[in-house]
Amino acid sequence: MKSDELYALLRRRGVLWPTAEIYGGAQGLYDYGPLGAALKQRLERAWTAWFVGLSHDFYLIDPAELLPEAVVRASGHLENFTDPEVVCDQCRTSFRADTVLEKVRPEGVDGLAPAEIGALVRDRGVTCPRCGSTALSVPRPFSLMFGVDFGVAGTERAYLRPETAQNSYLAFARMWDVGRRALPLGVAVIGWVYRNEIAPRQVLFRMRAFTQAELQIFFDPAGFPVPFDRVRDERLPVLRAARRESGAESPEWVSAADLVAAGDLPEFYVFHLAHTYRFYRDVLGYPADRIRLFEKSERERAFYNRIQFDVEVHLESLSGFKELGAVHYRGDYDLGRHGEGSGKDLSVTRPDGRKVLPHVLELTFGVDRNLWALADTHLANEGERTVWKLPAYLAPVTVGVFPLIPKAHAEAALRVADELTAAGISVRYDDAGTIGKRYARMDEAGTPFCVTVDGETVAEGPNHDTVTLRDRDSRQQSRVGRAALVDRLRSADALVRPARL
RNA sequence: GCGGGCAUAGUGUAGUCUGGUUAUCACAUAGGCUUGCCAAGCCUAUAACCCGGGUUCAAAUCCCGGUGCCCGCACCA
Repeated sequence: MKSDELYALLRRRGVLWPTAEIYGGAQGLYDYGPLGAALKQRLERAWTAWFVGLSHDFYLIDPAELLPEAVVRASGHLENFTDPEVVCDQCRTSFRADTVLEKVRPEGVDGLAPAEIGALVRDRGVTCPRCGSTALSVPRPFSLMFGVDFGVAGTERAYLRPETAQNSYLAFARMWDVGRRALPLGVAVIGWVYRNEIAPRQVLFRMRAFTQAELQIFFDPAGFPVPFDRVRDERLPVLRAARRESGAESPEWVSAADLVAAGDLPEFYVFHLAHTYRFYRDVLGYPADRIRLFEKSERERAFYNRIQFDVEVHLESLSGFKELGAVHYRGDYDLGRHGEGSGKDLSVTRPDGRKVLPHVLELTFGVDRNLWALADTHLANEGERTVWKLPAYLAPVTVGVFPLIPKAHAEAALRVADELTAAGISVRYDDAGTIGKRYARMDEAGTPFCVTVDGETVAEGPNHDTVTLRDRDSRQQSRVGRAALVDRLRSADALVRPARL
């Protein structure tokens, strides 16, 4: 489906829509409706089970979204996550450096250091575009972070977090004790992050407010033991940086064992890469031939990342492979920076007496992007029918309950709906229109099962208290006793969980 | 941020060039009749010219500004 068509369907069904839509929307901001909110919650639940569930020493925390300025200074965001900005001291208006300089330097300021831009502003007699003054400041970085006044005096600054990872690093010292001094130690955060993107695009793919799920695993650089046998023979669709240089775009299938044998990727990294790949293929159900593990070259990745593979999935709506998550080996950069910034030594003492600054393996997951990708890859037009073939444990609604003839069966059907709801199952009752339309609505919303109450349910006889249970993908119906429904639906709702490390 | 394109009911659209009736049609939605296990039929109803300004006797239509979306470039720590 094309992007426009998919977005229209998602809006119509109440999955998501632009924030402040009645005011014309706000660039890069979207709200989730009932189906979207439920799907997002269940996606997060599946992610948590798969990644945080990997070890008894992995924990999910829920930290604040505002970070004090000192944090983003230490992390490097204040300095690097920026565009250059020039302020006029006369009229206090700020401008982008390339705007002020466009007369003397029409080619723009990309690649120039702030000091070089400052020299241009000073030496070429550049004036303020608004008031004509020459009292222009040296260029300061314009933050792509949202800064806010903090405290009543208004003199302190805080920032909406641009990534959740920083919260995990900040929590490390506390979690070291809470987690009873175990390494590897995992600290996961799921939550909103905020970036003042220059050009939000492609709906859920570049937003100004979005949700990340990130697991930071702190480990002893002297050794990160993993049960490598579990993934040894898993063949992974990798696109290595070296191969890409010779023009390759499609992945080659390489076993985890062979990846390690190549020499430059440690076992612990490949293990987690394989575990991540299995999540996309087996839990989220992306077709294996649409997934690729895209290695970023030294030039492409952030300087502190020692190894980086992006998980990409080919999306028809955006006509290409799109990054949905990544596995970063960040070394000791983060704890080192926050150790310096805070003045607290974040190194820890191991049982054998060694003092080590833990390294970080970061597993990131773009919740919104995956929600879109699940719509792109699992939503199919089959003739007249549109079916969202979500795995049952991700579907926003697990079961639709209908009376075959509303006038005759509504009471009994409502009773079934209430029973299932009370059992903790996500239920949607519908008695509007023909039975075919009700099935169709549920198909489009991804609901895996429909229960219909009919004459046999309410009449005395062999089928008393039985209902029809209809399967979304096959459209097959079977007669099921009312009492057995809860178990049937609960088992479909069960999550795929990994073996512990 | 730059360049190009687009904007009419919930969705898809006709009308815009060449200003002039009550803004077209389909689907969807709601109610009714009928039917009773896969989007059937009939009747009825709700529902739109992105926002602001200008030109004109008259603007969905022409002009200006804004906003949003799409495509490329740049950006994506």
